[in-house]
Amino acid sequence: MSIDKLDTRVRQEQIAQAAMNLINTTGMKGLSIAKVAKRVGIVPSAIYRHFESKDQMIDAVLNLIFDRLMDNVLKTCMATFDPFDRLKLILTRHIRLILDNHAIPRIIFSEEVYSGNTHRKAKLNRKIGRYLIKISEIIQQGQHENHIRKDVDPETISVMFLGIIHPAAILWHISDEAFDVAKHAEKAWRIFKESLSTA
Amino acid sequence: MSIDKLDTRVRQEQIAQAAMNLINTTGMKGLSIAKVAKRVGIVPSAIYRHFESKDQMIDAVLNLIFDRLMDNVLKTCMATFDPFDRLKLILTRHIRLILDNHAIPRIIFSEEVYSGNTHRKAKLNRKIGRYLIKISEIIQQGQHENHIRKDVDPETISVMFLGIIHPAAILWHISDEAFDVAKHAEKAWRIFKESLSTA
DNA sequence: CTCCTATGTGAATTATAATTCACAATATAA
DNA sequence: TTATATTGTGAATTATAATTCACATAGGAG
Repeated sequence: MSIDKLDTRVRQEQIAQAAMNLINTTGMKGLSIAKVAKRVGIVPSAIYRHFESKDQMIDAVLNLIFDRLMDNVLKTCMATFDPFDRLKLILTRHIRLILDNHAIPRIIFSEEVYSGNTHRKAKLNRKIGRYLIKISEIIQQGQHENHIRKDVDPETISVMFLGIIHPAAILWHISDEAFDVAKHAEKAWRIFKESLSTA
Repeated sequence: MSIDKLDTRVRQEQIAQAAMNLINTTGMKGLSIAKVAKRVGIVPSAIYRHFESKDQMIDAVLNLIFDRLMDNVLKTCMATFDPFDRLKLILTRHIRLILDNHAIPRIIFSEEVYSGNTHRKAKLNRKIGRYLIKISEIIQQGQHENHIRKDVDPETISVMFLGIIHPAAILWHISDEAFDVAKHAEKAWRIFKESLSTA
């Protein structure tokens, strides 16, 4: 069997994807260079041809995740225009994304990702901030168009929106997938929407 | 200086407390037997006189946390009786507890605590479940007394209640304490309460 | 007071993983 | 076709922390 030599761009993607999959199944704790390498089909030391360190590999995983999250938001905003439709669709898509990738909320919100790494923490903060701003904008738009009450703070709502998804994802994971995220999201959404609607 | 020899009960508490404080400042990643020992004023190997392993030490920290959380809930239920007053007070107390102990949400909800430890994961699941049930009960009582709408599912609400606290705590931490948790809780609470109140 | 047990000490020992390095094989540009 | 840079390999090397162990000492039971 001949040794495959692939472009570093390709490998970087393969590695980031493999790392994410590994985190999905074994968690951050189970993430080792050796296992990632095995999944990609190369030898551990070869990882270092494509990433300077394990840390930079993790950065790549974070980028992967945020790209998808933002993609969900942007695509949704292309597809629908009513603010409630948008939020609902984002919610649904996020749930699906998370069900396929257990790890996402745990990676993003788990301190092991950034503890002792000021730079990454700041980066993560910026990315989450950007995400929340997007959600806020949708809400502001809704207020502008008189679909959403004007006496609520868009930023607060955007964090509460996160509060529909994240705790549910955590419970789902910790309960060994017994907690029904989709059903919860459905019920919570109803209440959430109603509480924002203009009388 | 003479060597202090303390009862293992006392040491276990000291160690659990020291571990928790350490996690507050340096995160799970920074939690080492050596550092804990130093804080307690003993030598690393001495830890093993009081805990079989690092894992069991972490278990003790978890117990510490849940004891306090439950304590908040129970004390609140002793002090107030109106369901909204109860929830509001629990919210306030949790926020205060979390501000004093950054680590709490990150410990409870961080996979590093339970990944690869089925037993602890199950235990954590039970404890969180018990907590949510308590919150649910308060809501059911409110429904019974006609303060809270009856067309909402108490379990859903209890998870949404978590959704007020947890994302805020995470944002506070990741933003290097720039995010104003207390203010968010205040605003979110207003919306939350209103959405549950009987018309 | 004296023994005995519980606790503490410091120096190994282990375990796990990241990282480095010298060497090999492949692709590609000329 | 053939240099040359890039990518891959496998065997060290390092780093970090948990854990063990033989020995020391305080403090209560008798």
